[in-house]
Amino acid sequence: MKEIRPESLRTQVAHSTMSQVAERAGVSTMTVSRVLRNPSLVSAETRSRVQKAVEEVGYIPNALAGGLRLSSTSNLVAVILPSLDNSLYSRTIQGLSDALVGHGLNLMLGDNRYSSTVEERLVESFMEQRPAGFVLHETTHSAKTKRMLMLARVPVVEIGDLVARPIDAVVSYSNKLASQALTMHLAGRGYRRIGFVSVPIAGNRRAQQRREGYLQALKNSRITPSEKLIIECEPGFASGARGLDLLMSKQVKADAIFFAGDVFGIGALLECQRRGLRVPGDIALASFDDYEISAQLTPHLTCLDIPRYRIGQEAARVVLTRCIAKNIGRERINVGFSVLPNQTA
Amino acid sequence: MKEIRPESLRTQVAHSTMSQVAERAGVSTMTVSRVLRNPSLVSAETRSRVQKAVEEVGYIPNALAGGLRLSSTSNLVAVILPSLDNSLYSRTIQGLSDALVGHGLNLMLGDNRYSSTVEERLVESFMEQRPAGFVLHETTHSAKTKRMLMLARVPVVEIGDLVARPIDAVVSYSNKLASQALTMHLAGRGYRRIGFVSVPIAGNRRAQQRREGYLQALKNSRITPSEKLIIECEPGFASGARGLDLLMSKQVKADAIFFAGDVFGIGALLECQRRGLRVPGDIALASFDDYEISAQLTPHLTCLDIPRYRIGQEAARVVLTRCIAKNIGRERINVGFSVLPNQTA
DNA sequence: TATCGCGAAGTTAACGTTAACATGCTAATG
DNA sequence: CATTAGCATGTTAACGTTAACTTCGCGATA
Repeated sequence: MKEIRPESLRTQVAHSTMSQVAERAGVSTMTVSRVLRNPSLVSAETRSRVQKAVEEVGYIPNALAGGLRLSSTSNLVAVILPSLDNSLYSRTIQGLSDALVGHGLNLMLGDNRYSSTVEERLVESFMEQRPAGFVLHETTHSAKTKRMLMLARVPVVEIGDLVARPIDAVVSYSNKLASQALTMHLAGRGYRRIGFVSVPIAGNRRAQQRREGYLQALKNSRITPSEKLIIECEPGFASGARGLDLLMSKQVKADAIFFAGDVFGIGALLECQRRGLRVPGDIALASFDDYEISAQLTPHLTCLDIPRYRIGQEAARVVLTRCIAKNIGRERINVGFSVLPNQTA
Repeated sequence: MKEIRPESLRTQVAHSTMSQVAERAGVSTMTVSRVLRNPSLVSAETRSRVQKAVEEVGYIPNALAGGLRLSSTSNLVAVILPSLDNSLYSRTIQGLSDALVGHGLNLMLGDNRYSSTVEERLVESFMEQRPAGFVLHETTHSAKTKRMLMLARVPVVEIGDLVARPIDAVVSYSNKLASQALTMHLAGRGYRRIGFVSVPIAGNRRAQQRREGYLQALKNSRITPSEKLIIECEPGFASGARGLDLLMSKQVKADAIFFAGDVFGIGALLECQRRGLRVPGDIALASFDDYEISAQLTPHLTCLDIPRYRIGQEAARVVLTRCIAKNIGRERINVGFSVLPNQTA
């Protein structure tokens, strides 16, 4: 785990420099630079000679030198997710990447393992590269993280929840309202003993918001919440089965369950299949995210459709906007959500 | 889609420099540099004064300047995958990231959309950042891509297939042998009409290798291959169902199907559930990758277990090794695979 | 006492690039 | 024919950092 110092990292890198190109083309480095960045300033004849030389030596500009000289940012956008290994986040990364590549920006990626301490280290490490912007899935940050981000005057887009006071910009949906809407949907179908399964809410703002939305919906529907109907499970498929088991027990007897964590819903649905339970006959199921796979299952899960890809796209757009225009004050973009009812529930 | 030129990207970045820290601490920049990189060379008293100043102004080193001065690489490892939105690749990225962060290296990520032309552009774009290494999932590259990578003398790890002659290093498993092993497994169970479903093999080396392995296994088992049993489908769940449909038709009548594409197997299994087909009673199913969800399905799919996470870890290790030691000649690391038979098939 | 060694600092120059300014040339203008 | 405008190119210096060298002072050694 010893940190490798740059000097030991140095491989005998064999990149050619601009002056090598210049020499070969019989011009100054400035002319080479112009050919690459502002070709119209160079005569056609010289231009093609330089281009030939560039090809021949396989010259690739050094972004470290260029970025330094311009005392500008690198062409990197730093993205920090809770985990890299989750298809929800993958959709968002794809959206980001697709929207950024066309503008010459690349992705720098890391995961904070759901910890704001790790996030802090990562922001600092990323900041050394002077990225053009930050995209953070987490919405709670350490004081130092916030300070670093504000001091750097770099575009920051938060995407995990539609927070009221973002550091800079936020592109997301309201976890609370989404959760509330789905719960209302169940209540509207006549269910009264609606269970709620989420990941542990301690230190997890998104999970908290979702629980609040659930409770608000119960209140709106004049249903008294029951502690027994609200449980927390560790992430993973197995937890869906476990949640189902706990909430359908004799003492609790939920008639519907809202799974507010990653793959809980699928896990529960599959458990129903194994047990031969009818959905929604024996138990109604709803879940937070629209999984591609959910559409393949019978019966379909009632679920929330969150535009994960679009969140990435919009976040990229906001970063780009802020790179060009100087700061434009806080920006809050609500991408919304929709409830995808299954045919039967 | 207009490329944003660096000058327009420049936000009024407000990073403090080393000389600001130096001034505040009443020392030269060199002393600040020493405190940060080689603290033992500075007296305890001066050191703490400098550290205080660093804290106060929120100084974060400029990796562009540092990297330039050392004419070394950045602390980035470039990773190019076929697609960002695929949980298979996510596992590998997670493995890479976990193994790299402890060494101060970060991930730069992009997808080539399964195209070597896009890959070429991406390698060039990434190369401008002078990354410490490249990790490429693709194993076929354009001539220019290869040239750029060799010229740069940068560690390159290919991870998509255990190619015989890697550009530099390769960490993978043999798609052909894995495919062969799984087909042999089916043949060993007495199946004779084994269907094979993959993504289109044109221009896709991995798919080609898998088909070859399948054919080799048939040969070994003295089964005559049938054109009708070999089909290509576009990626996605739905293709699993479609493959199943085609191969179980009257004219073809497969008794087992090997799905060699991403999520085909799951799609097919779910289709069986919908149709009420018994697996493996009515049809035996096998698939290439072991998805977490696969373990939740009844019956389980017979599948290949590919150590995706470990591929990431090992690739990171190889990059690190090559950063420290000077080149060590080609390296081929076979992470292997295993066949996970389902209980019944 | 002169010299040496060593720790703790500072000074200089360079990494590769590019903005800003300077130069030299040609063609158009009065 | 002198002047000027404008194009094509070159020169200089700077971006922020750090390796290599230099300087300074102090205690140990001969």
